[in-house]
Amino acid sequence: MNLEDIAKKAGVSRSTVSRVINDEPHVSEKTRRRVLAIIQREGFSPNHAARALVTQRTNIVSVVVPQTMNIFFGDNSYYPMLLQGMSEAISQRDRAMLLWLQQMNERVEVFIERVLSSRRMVDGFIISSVRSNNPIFDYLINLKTTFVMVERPWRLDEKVNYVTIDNIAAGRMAVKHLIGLGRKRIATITGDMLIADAQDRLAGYKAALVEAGMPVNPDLIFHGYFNAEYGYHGMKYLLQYKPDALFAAGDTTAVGAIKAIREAGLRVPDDIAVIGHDDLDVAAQYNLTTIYHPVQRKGFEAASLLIDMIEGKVTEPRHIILPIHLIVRDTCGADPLWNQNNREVRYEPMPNSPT
Amino acid sequence: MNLEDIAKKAGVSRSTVSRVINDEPHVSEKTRRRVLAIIQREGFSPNHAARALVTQRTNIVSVVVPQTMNIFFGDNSYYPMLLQGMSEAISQRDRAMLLWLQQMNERVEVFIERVLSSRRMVDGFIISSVRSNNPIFDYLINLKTTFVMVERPWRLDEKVNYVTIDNIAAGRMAVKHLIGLGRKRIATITGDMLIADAQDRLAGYKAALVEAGMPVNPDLIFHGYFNAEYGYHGMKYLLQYKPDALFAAGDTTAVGAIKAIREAGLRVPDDIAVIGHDDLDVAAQYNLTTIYHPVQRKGFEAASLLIDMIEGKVTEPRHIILPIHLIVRDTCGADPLWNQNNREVRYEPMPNSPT
DNA sequence: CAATGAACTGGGAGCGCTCCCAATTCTGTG
DNA sequence: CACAGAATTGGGAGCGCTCCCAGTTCATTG
Repeated sequence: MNLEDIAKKAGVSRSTVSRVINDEPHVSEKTRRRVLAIIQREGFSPNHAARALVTQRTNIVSVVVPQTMNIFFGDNSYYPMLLQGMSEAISQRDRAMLLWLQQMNERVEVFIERVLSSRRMVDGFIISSVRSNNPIFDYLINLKTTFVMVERPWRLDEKVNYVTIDNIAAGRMAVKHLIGLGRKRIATITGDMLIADAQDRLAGYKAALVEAGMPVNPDLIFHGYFNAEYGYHGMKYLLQYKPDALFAAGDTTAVGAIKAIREAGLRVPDDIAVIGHDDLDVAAQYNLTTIYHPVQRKGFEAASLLIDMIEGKVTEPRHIILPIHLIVRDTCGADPLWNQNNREVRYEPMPNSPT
Repeated sequence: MNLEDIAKKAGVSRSTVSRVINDEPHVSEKTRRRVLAIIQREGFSPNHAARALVTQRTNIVSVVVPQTMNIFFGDNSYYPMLLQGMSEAISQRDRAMLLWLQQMNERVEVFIERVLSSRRMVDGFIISSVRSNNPIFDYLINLKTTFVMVERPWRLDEKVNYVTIDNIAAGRMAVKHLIGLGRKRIATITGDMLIADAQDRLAGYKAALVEAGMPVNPDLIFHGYFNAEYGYHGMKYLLQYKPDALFAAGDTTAVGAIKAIREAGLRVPDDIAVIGHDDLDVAAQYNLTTIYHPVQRKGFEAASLLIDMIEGKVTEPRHIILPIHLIVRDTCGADPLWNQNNREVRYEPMPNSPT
């Protein structure tokens, strides 16, 4: 079943049917209705490949996740939320989403090969969670593909489009809050240091300490990953240095850390205050004080930006930094009324934050 | 850049380049190497649309999730695991995955329209979590599309291909275990009763009671959804009927229920034993006794089956039922050595289970 | 060294659309 | 009622592949 068949049945030409399908002008109302009725009756749907061949547009967008989605131990809702946000924008703009997940034990090069070989079937890429040792970035630039990064790119290339939050400000905000609550020995468990977000959050942690005239003690910094396991082991390690507070670079990390704290017979927040990051589902569940990270919106904005670029609505490189804020719950020891009283204290960009 | 360009550079014809790209015979080793080198050098990748147009194959598979991925309150790793499994099979078979997520507040009809309008760009569909009031099923059959369902279809149509577990056996296994531990008033909180899995697990619950000569008390059955919120409220409601055990149709449901039990000043498992279902990440975290549900493998098998059908390797309808088993942890009150001693007690199909 | 068959190579046709331009029909006006 | 100009309609060309068949080259043998 093709345009010609429909045309024959409607007693018009291929071209007219094409105009009707694409909602173009220059078709009389009468003809349009007749053709539409036949398309409906026959359940006709135009051949995507043929259309893509001539328009050089596929209306498909690739989403690349160079991690297995469940790589993180425990309840990590980050990727589902990100995907949901992207999916929302993509469906609003009437497109489809191709999803590429790195496989367990799949070498990065193999994964990239897989992803890039699909470049002729999509109009652009959204790339998330790129670790610094991942060469996909250079390939995409060399091939002159249209793409948007979620999280800031490793190499700060002004020409690259990305959507992120100000992770430096986030780390700073968390630690400033702990300092304000009188904590003196503030530790941190970082995320994967090959991911820019983790680097920036650590930078924010240090910045807050320096600003408050407090020492940056390497003993209190544990390089981990965004998961509960590393939170648990990281905290076990850190306990020897007697911290009275912890900034965990992820909520699941915080959950793991709290488990270690309790196992050591200490209380949260009395003995050790804890602040997480991201406000994943798990944060509300554990009543975790955390930095709100608009993950879903980040996905939405990234997809919207990519489609704007594809449609030529955006040509200049864009760097979108979404606002964050602190959510005070039970684990930092602050007055629970804090949230209400600090509605206006939200996002303050760092002077030297990426833009 | 197209085949013709490569051909010119290599001093051969379009056809020869095509043969090389598709790894076909009838090309001399010398020519093959030369062409390959040029393809490599130029970074050429064949036009997907043109190829799809002539072969009538896109090598893309649609995955349809008629739920928002994060619709469930809390930490539900079901969909990420399912996707990971599908993705594994799809990438092994050298294909791409188109993901369709229903949007918040998107009407089912609109979603279906969106999904079906993509049917000309994919070779087949994998459909998951279809609720009984979802008409997508009929549309797919009428359009004679190739598709596989994850979870058994609502209308038991022998011709439909699906991959699932034996949910009746699962419910029965859980409840039998509780009965064996001497529990007398076993309650259940069901999943979404518009989903076949939830229906079947309830049927299994009832079957186990009947087999043991115990009454099926409607007061002890709470119709919920697969999430912690309904687990919590469901349990609060059930407490008035003094149950001494609970079979929750999902792990998150169990987690919510446990919260309600503890808030009522009761202990798990001493006062109320709890068994969940699925063995999601959250189950291990909470040391939940549960029924192991091979979610990732289910995704893998579904995708493999679909691709087999597309390739014509499978023509007869297949109904794949994956094995389940009980995982004893802390919430049912059984001897923790149970797992070791019962290695062989695994999956026992119900005589009247769907096949 | 010519004949023969196998191995390799080339190019036309066609997949089902969109785009463009030419042809046709319709409308309103002198 | 003829005619200009606008609105509508039709059909050829071409997007970049694969498939098929015909033509060419090559090695082998009598």
